[in-house]
Amino acid sequence: MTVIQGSSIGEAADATGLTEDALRYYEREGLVGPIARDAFGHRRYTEQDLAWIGIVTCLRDAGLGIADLRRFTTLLHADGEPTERATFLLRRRAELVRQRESLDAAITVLDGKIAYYGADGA
Amino acid sequence: MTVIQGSSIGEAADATGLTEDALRYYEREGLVGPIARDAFGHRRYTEQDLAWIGIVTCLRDAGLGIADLRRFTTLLHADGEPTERATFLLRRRAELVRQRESLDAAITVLDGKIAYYGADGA
DNA sequence: GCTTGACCTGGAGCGCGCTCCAGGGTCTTC
DNA sequence: GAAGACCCTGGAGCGCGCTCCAGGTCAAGC
Repeated sequence: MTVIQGSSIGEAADATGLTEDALRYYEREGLVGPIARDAFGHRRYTEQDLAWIGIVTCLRDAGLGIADLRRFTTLLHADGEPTERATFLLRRRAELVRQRESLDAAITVLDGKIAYYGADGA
Repeated sequence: MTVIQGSSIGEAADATGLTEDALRYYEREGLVGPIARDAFGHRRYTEQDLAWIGIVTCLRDAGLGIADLRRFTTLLHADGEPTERATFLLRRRAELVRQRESLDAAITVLDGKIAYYGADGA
């Protein structure tokens, strides 16, 4: 008996909240490692794949671009000088912190307007 | 004597950090009120215009889209039911807060990786 | 054996937010 | 009066991040 392992792309889409197209796109762009294929050439996602996709999705949601994530992926997958990796990680982190400051500023602006106009619409 | 008031588009660009093209685009899109013109049809930005552009820029940096900002602008400029305005403001605020949570999650992920690989690259 | 359904590939298309460009005008400086 | 700086308009172009589509393979169910 041949046990089929891992998830199909449809299942992976359900599990991650991404579309199948986005999953294929991420693979083409090198954001997720090459996904294993079954006898028919269909993708089979392992638990590890799904976990990694979760990380990628989290960083995407925070605004990191595709190029950054490709870099992130290749740097964390074995190659890449450790120093380069560390600088990269710290730089992105700093950017995210800056972004959070923008966000806080914007929230403050909205709060000002809300206070001015009255949150109850009065 | 005719005193020329306000800033030219070039000065406004310098002051706001936007490009002249972006300023014209924002006006076309209704994100900044119609800007006054001098005798030659050249734009003259008042201090109020610049202040408003500052607010718009702040919200743009936080990720609000052009359509949202147009809505924001028209809602805050006289018309617009107060209730509608309040809901709009509160809804956007909630979105920004959610966005900050994404950001925090992403920072945590990066921190995990940084801790794992060692921030010093060792 | 024919439909249905899940998947494949390669490539075109799209919405957003600008950015760039052609073609033209006015004012100042040499 | 020629050159250069600054501005105008309308419209095309662009990079990003998908999304959609055509055309095809394979497997299971009726």
